[in-house]
Amino acid sequence: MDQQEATARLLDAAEAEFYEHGVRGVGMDVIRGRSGVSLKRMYQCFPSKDSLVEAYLERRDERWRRSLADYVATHGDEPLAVFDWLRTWFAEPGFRGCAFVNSFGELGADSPAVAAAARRHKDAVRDYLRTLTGRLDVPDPDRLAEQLLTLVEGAIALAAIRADPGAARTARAAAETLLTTARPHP
Amino acid sequence: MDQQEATARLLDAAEAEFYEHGVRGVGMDVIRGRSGVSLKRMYQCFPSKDSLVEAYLERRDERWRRSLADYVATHGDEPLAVFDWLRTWFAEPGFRGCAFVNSFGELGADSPAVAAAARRHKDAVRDYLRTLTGRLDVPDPDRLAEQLLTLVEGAIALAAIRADPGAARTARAAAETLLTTARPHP
DNA sequence: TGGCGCGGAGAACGGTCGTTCTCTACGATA
DNA sequence: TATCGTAGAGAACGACCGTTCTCCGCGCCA
Repeated sequence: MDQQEATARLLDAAEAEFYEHGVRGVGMDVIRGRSGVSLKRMYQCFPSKDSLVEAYLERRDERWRRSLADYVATHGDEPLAVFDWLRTWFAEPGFRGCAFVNSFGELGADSPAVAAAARRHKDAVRDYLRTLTGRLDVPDPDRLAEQLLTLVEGAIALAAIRADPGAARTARAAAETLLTTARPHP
Repeated sequence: MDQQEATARLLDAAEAEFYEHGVRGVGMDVIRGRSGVSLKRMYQCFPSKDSLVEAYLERRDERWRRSLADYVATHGDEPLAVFDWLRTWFAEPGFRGCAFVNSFGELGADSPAVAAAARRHKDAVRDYLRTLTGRLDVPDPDRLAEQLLTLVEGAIALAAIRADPGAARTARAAAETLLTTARPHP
């Protein structure tokens, strides 16, 4: 196993464990065991738990947004598809809400790096939604993107706590209202 | 100091510390120090950290919802006042998002009690919003309450991560659209 | 073949956690 | 006043944490 594969296995293990049990709820030993990477190698790839956490969040951000964008691109490339993708995500086994919201709640006050990662992620999602609303015939796509982002965040939190993917449907219906209302009335 | 005051001081300390640093980020010793209650007495009031966490969440739920309801009752008793209250909350120093979302993210997978507390809280908020939408002339107050709840949750998460109370304004504007659209058009 | 460097297994270290135990001082009662 | 129950201060305990160190065995070059 070379350095590159070790890094990948560590990140896979870290993502699974941190997302399920929270960062402070998982010891480095668990990640070592799940990844099959030796302790020495693990600390060669990531010199501290903090650095592993940051790498976990960064990779998760990229993958999450790519998954969303890929789905939306193949489903009409319009804002409502975002909420259809959300529903499929909510229905996945092990869904536990937004990794960034969870990490921020757990560590945000004590870890500026985690707080910054969460903020970057949300800004990136907002920017993505902005590209979608920008293609619409609406007078204020920025404002609409922010409103859609609010619905997305709310749906994620509620779906997690209630273990109910139906939150996506509620948010989608609200988004539909916002979208039709945003279009200039003739 | 009698048992009752000790309990209150412990809950005050627990709420401040757990909310700021997360449950796992705060040791019992910190709560003992902040509350000024002796270790023995602390374990008389709460036989374990878990029981203290549950009591913390329960008291926070009651106070949070009472604070919201009181504000709304004195500001027209209509749904949009909810978002005005949110803005004042977001602007408070030390605001760190929803205590229940944070606790759920940190412990939900490992603590059924915390998961249940979070669910009860969200359901209670939904029920409260339902009383507000029930007084409106709308065909589906349940649906509207769920949509407003989604906006509330989204606003809380975004305001926390971005440290920006303006999330309340965005959510309020979206709520306004949903409210006017929900009214039957003549 | 013989030395050598590298990687893996896991012991070890210092620290912290939740919880319990010990010891001491005090205040009420007979 | 002598005794007893109680409460406080904090030591102690066992477990676990993140991280480092030790040791051993295996593959490579002379």
